[in-house]
Amino acid sequence: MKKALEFEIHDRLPGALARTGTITTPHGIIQTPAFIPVGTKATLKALTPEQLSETGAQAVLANAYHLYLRPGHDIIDQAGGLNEFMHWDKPTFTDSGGFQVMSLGVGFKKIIDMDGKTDERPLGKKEKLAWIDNDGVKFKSHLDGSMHKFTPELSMQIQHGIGADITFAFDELTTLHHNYEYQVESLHERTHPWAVRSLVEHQRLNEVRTHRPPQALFGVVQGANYEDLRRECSKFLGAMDFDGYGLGGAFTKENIGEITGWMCQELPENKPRHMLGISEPDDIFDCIENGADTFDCVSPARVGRNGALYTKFGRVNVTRAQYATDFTSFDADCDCYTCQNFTSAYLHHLFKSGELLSNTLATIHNERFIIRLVDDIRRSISDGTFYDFKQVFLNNYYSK
RNA sequence: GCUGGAAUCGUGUAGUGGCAAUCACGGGAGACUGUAAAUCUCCUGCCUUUCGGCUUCGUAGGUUCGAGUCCUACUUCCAGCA
Repeated sequence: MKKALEFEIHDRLPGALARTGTITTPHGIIQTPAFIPVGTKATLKALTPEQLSETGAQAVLANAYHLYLRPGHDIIDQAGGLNEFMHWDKPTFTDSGGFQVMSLGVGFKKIIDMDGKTDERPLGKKEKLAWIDNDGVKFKSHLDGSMHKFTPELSMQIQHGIGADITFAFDELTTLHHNYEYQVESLHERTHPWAVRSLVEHQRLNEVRTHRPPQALFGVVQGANYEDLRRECSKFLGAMDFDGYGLGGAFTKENIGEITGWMCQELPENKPRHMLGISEPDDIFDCIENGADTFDCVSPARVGRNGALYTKFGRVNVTRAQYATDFTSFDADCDCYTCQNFTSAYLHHLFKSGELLSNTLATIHNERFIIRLVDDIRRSISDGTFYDFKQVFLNNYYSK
């Protein structure tokens, strides 16, 4: 059978786990390290595929849970698959719906705990919508309240119906607020067995669905911030026939790089590793240095829609009153469409007026900013300037 | 000119005799990491670091233990009629 994915390593960072490489999929290649924007519902909110492509995006990641509920994976299948459906000709990923086990169930605010405090504030959600057992997860649809059950098998069937190049095993994303005993139970009774079941079903579907290009499956490593669990999970999944690995779950921000290292030391070197849901610049540097190849995150798009734009001196809210009469480019150094053609005062006005273009322009800038950052990191690994670049960038970014 | 109605925070409003300031908008600030998010949180009369203190319901009087609320006059605005 034709390979679903090939991964080639080019350059390495001496004394660290960072590497550059190329992921080859049926819909094209991804130069790694790379940032993959998230288009949950088969669209990156506020952007056309052409606009997204102009930001330098090499791929896009959609979500099985959302597309299962609406429009339904069968409809995307009928449409010819995700690429055809959303008019995107580059590589695609789908998340398994595992994130929703957490976000609809526990719903704690912080997947990454900034300071280790046990802040158990729910995310403004009144009602628990997901219940876990060892077979799968029952969901109450956030759209209409109807009950659904996700299993590893169904998640793979959905992801094959959607037809992304790279899919993820169905996992349980625990939070840092779960205790060690729960983390062990989650790993042994759910994430590990679910990985096995996901892989079996995935391989079956790849053989049955010969009319479509073969899809790749990444196992997802969990274990929160426990070294023994991270290493154990990495070894367990690393021994299996996955095409790559998702680095998932909860991290303590201060040692996210160290945790990434625990996993990447155990995972097979010749397979790509995707860091799930991370895009803060310091986290990206730490994770790449410790072996992560690709990233996805909603943050650039979401914070952009909410008026926060990235600059090399940190994230700032363009809704601030000071920008009302700032007739300069928001970031003169930025090569994005927004910064090349509009002033801060105009962006400020669009947000204050609630104009839809605010979302588009802010999203373009933020996606471009993070994509360019990771592209620059990739070049810095190749030409040996990684540590200099990291120091200069982070000193500026966190100087305020 | 006559008749009726109205006047409360920057704006529109709630408050019909018992500690004025509800809600919305506007304004200010912040948050956002595998998207229940074009969302959410806080502040928004004055003074005070805090605790707390003080001021205000168009103007001037009156009734009342007590008035944004009832009465009188005035001012302004709105509607209708001339």
